[in-house]
Amino acid sequence: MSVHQFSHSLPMLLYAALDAVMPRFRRIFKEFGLTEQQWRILRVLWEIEEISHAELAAATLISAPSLVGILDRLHRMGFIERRRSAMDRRVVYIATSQQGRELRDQIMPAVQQTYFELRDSIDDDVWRNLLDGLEVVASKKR
Amino acid sequence: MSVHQFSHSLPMLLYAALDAVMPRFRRIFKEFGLTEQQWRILRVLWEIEEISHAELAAATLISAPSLVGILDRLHRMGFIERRRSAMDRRVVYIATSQQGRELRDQIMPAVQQTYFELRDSIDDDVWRNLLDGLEVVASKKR
DNA sequence: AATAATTAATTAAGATATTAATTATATAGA
DNA sequence: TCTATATAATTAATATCTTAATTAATTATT
Repeated sequence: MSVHQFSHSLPMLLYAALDAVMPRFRRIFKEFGLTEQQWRILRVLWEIEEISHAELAAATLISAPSLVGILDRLHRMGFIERRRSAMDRRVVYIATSQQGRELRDQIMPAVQQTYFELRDSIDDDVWRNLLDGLEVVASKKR
Repeated sequence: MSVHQFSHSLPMLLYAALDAVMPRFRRIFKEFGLTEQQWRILRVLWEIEEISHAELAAATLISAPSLVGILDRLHRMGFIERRRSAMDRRVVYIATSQQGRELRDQIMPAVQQTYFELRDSIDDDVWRNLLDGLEVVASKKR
């Protein structure tokens, strides 16, 4: 059993990996006036027509309480629309606006290119094993 | 080239992995009145005698600006000591206090047990490949 | 020595995270 | 129907993150 340093623990390595890769993406988000969390939400809305807070929280890994404020700001910016469900009046559905869809065409190419460059800089086997391992860990959620 | 969903992108899988494992640790930290970041700092101070803000930021992956407030609170709680360097008066050294060292003996067993349980629930090869991959990604920092 | 860069820590401003509590609505069961 | 329970979103309080700017001290240059 390997006795390792704190810096080589799973949590710290996860943070270190994020710390290494996210700044290059945040630079792009910032060019378009978005925060990382705002982008995560739009990224999901571009794939799914309409989605409740609870589903959006699960898809973005942003907690429901955090979601409220972020959605407020996205709404003020004109990127999303809100609609209360008629079936269940506790539920609020979120969807992207026309302006939000236009933003997608502007920002996606830069993000995809940066992602590809990152992917390309890592050995295929390493990449596949890494993602497989992350899925295993993610599945330990309880 | 695998075209995958947003939820299977490297960043989201990193967040998902943290989301899966950190709550069980935070529950322990909370029992002892600590936040995750406060724990990270103490965890480092228990290994290193005395350390500057800059070094502590690097070791904990907590930005220097964030560090200031967290150290304020840890100091108010009596867990750390601060000392300004005589060699270079811009530098502030941080060290754990007696009370901080006593906390270590209380909290470490529970944290280590939880870590071992997690480690033990994952296949050896998967674990090794995952950590190797994370190191590769972390090394991409620029 | 005097001035110009650098560096370490800190402050500032706005956004987000975490946990607990609250509000409004819906549903199950007596 | 009435009540107890459960659920979805929201609010509240405190802590932290991110980026930029500032302050104080050091180092490099002329």
